[in-house]
Amino acid sequence: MAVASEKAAPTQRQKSRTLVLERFAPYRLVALGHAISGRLARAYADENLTVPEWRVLAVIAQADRVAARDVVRKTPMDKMMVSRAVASLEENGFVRRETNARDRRVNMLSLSRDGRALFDRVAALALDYEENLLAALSPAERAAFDNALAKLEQRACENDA
Amino acid sequence: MAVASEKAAPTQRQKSRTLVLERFAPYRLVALGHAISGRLARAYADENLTVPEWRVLAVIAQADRVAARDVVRKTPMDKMMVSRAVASLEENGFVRRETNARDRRVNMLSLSRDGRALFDRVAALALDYEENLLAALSPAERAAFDNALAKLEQRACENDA
DNA sequence: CAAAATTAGTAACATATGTTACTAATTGGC
DNA sequence: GCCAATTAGTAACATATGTTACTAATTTTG
Repeated sequence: MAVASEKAAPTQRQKSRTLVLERFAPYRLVALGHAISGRLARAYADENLTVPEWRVLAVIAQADRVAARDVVRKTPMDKMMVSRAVASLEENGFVRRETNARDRRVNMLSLSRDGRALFDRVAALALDYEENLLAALSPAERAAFDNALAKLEQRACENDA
Repeated sequence: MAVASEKAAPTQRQKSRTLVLERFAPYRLVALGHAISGRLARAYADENLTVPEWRVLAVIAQADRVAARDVVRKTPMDKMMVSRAVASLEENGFVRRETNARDRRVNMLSLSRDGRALFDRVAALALDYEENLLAALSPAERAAFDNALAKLEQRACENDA
């Protein structure tokens, strides 16, 4: 098996079958996500928005009118989380909820005027942050990153089965 | 400012200054991280390991002997989280903890024989998973991804200030 | 078309994570 | 050397998230 000495290859070659956190892709992704998420959260902390609330707001904003269960499908949140976020958003007057006439189990969601304004405000901050972050990459790097991300997203879904 | 009409460019050109979750990099990163993390968690759920415990285990494994506070520095966990994870790992006989003689505030951590065995088992699964995930990328894509990740990590740290 | 199975949503509980405030140990200023 | 400031770690509390089990509405199936 030629395991030999730990530092066999001079330039730290070898597809090291040794787990080192800083080189372990899943860990790096999660850690980066965590850092970014925390930073972004500050952007909407001033608005008293939690992460799930912000996500729900964003999904409604881009769909205009959407069933709560579809928010669940489109995001990495379970239905309880969505339920809570919607309840809070409604309570604060940002979201309107009406039961669908065809199927009275489902809640149809839409933004109030305030909700739309809130979304616009936070979205502006979020886009600024994204821009600032991605400024670390050249256009080519950015494209490559985007491409890789897309493939990994797909892969991650696939073996969800 | 030439904001013009929302759909000015025909082919959906424009660095669309509209926030759409699926195209919003921070969101994509977090969502992907979440999916991956969940999947990996299954790998060590059989071993009754939580995520923080697994991270602590991994850090100790690669350092051999390390102060608890350094685990905090090297991971996206706060000291309370580390404290709890260590307590649990110790209780289960995977980690040994001794107070440093020089500075009796700090806890020095190391793996027991069982802890090392546990790490080896889980690390093997984790590496398998990583391999499977990254198989979605060609070597070139993988390198590009790695590069982008590194730059983003740095960027995310920087504007932490 | 009635009983069984499924679905959307929520309440009530269990667990996990974040926050604040404390103790003990050490370091730095003077 | 001694007192203020800092640091490592934890306990106790607050909040957030996950889980289970329920209700009501709908769909399926025989």
